[in-house]
Amino acid sequence: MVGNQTNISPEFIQKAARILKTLGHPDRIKIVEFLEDGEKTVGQIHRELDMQQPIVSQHLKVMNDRGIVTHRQEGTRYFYSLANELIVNILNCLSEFQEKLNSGEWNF
Amino acid sequence: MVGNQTNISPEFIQKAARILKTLGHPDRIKIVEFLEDGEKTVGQIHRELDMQQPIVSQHLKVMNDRGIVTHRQEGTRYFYSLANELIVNILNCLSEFQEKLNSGEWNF
DNA sequence: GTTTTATATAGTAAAATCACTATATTCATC
DNA sequence: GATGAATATAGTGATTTTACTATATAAAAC
Repeated sequence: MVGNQTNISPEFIQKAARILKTLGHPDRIKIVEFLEDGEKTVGQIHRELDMQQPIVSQHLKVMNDRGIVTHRQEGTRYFYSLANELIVNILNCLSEFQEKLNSGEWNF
Repeated sequence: MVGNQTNISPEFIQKAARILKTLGHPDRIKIVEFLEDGEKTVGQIHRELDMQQPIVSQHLKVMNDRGIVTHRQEGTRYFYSLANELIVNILNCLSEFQEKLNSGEWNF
């Protein structure tokens, strides 16, 4: 058992970077967090998160292209949901981090 | 126990986004992964990861400004190390993800 | 078939990031 | 104090993001 534990493969680093970079936007974090609750329509996100509709569609398109969300269409409505649980894991990491921040254990 | 589990605070979302976005670069992921092994000088990163020295310094500066790494100086050498374990957690999330990718459980 | 509703797409200017080259700074050594 | 090594900083085009406005599309309702 020599070397480090994570040891991410070179090919994967490209994909990982893309995912992290994509998640690195406040609106998109909010959307992903909202989607943890279950699938939502564009309109729900637009109204409940108070973002302009084209912005929401744009973010969803980017996240869809990069495998973060998927969607199904029903009539004129598009239901978006998280594509996999990796995303939730990352947010959970951040939540943990927030707790440590709040408790004063770390500071930024 | 109503609502979702993570529930990240609005103020924190800005910081989280910044961290994720900063980590969302292949070179920086490589550097962070390398630093998991312990503190390294700029020259070590430069040579062992085969990146140009100013590029390395630039990435380290950005990550330093955003609380991802810290450094100490010893003579003309600068030793950089990870600022906290959140970063490792996130990489571990990605490693897990990679395994699921490799096993064919998910696809991107 | 006209109007509404829901969503996507196009276009665009401003801002941020990126990769690279050149140079400055700082410490150590002779 | 001159030289070399290690690292930081400056400057710069090219590319990517971002936020926004306007418009297109497609299904629903009347």
